[in-house]
Amino acid sequence: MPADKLADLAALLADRTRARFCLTLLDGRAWTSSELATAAGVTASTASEHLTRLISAGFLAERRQGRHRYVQLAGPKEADLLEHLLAYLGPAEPAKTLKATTASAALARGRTCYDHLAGRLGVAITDAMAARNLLDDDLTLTDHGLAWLTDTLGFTPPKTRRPVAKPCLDWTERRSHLAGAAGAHICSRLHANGWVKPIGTGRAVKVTPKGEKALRDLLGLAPL
Amino acid sequence: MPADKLADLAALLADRTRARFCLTLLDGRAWTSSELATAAGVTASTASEHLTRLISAGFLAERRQGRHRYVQLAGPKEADLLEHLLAYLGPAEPAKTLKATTASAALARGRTCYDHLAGRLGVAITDAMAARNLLDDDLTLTDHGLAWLTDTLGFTPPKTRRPVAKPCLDWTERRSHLAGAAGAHICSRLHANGWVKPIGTGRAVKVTPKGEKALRDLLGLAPL
DNA sequence: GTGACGCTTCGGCGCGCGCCGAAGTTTTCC
DNA sequence: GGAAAACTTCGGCGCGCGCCGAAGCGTCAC
Repeated sequence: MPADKLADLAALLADRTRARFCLTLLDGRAWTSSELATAAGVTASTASEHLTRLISAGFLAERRQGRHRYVQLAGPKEADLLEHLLAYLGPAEPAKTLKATTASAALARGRTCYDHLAGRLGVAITDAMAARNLLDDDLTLTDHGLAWLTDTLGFTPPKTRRPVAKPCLDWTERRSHLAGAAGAHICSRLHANGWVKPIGTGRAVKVTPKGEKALRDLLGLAPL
Repeated sequence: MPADKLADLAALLADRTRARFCLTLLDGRAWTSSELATAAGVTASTASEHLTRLISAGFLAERRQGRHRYVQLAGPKEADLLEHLLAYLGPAEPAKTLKATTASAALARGRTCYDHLAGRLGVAITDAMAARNLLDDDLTLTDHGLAWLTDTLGFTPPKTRRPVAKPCLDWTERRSHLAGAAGAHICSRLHANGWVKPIGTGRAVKVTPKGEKALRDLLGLAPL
């Protein structure tokens, strides 16, 4: 019965603490059990039980290292699903404090989504690539685009089953942006080149002056 | 806190009975409370409580008519979300009985998804339209496509906020197909013209001989 | 070794959910 | 009017979940 599987899946996320864990992990990084516990405001024992449940359901992946239990989303599929659920909920309600306002504005401007770029920045890059015929109709990479990525950013397609390029829905922009191996590569290269930098400790990123120039040169992208 | 909203949303679907309700309603029709109760194998009182919960959360819409309480998905957004969750779960495990096998094969061949066509049929129509430049990159209707739809199928874009054309993810084909007002219109016209017919009582549909000819004439579509 | 640290396991508490049957309300049918 | 049908409300049952604190276990630092 598919309904039962659906209910089981939903039940995984139907708890405030587990939901917080998953949203926290949307930044694509691996967190330790205790970090997640403090972030969600529960004790270590509670967190441990939740993590075990999420992991044995295959939604999270763990990597034990010494006395630490590192945990992250099992893969892009899971990140995708979470983004879709957030997209259904719609843009977050207007923030009440000044601090929260600037924080959410920063998030909307640019952020990482699991392992690729999202927000206005992610959408702008995707649009610019599509305008230059680097991306196809359905956000697959064109031959031209593959060559471009290889030349400019040293991209080599992975041998794994992971799609090279695929759309991911943006919950602030309500638009598709580039995910998949290519999206992840772009994100990591832009970080490595110092073209984008994380703002604070969250998922928000900003484009550096150097990055603005590079993006203009490469893609004709105007500063956001 | 967005995590709390996420948890609340997930909790809506985190029950076998409510999940069955929602999947049943994916056919886009309105069902009465008691129909859903028998379909899910619970008593009327239980069904009533679940429906109240789903409705007050805004996930379902109700229309009271005499002594009946008709209920349906609140809108395309909800259908979309359900399809995404099903897509995450992946293709249903191989059926064990012959009857179930033919039933699921029929579903994969063609079915309604909320109010438009899905399965191989839905994807094939979408692809054929894209190949003829009736649809754009991101599955929006081209000017050419709008004219074509108006001429051949008597389509007029709605005045509502509903998108004329948008992609919907197919959980059997893992491909996008045409949803939105245009997708809904195509589905209803194909039914009205007798080009497709429901198989049994579920969401599966088949193309009639008349429909095969018409689809070949209109879109160059070979029989599936 | 000794202690601190990170995590897990266990027992226990309390709440809330899902279910039912019975009784009540509203509508329809005759 | 009376009876039947569709649905709702209520009381009650039982289970399971989420939480914690305490105890236990492996790992790291000194």
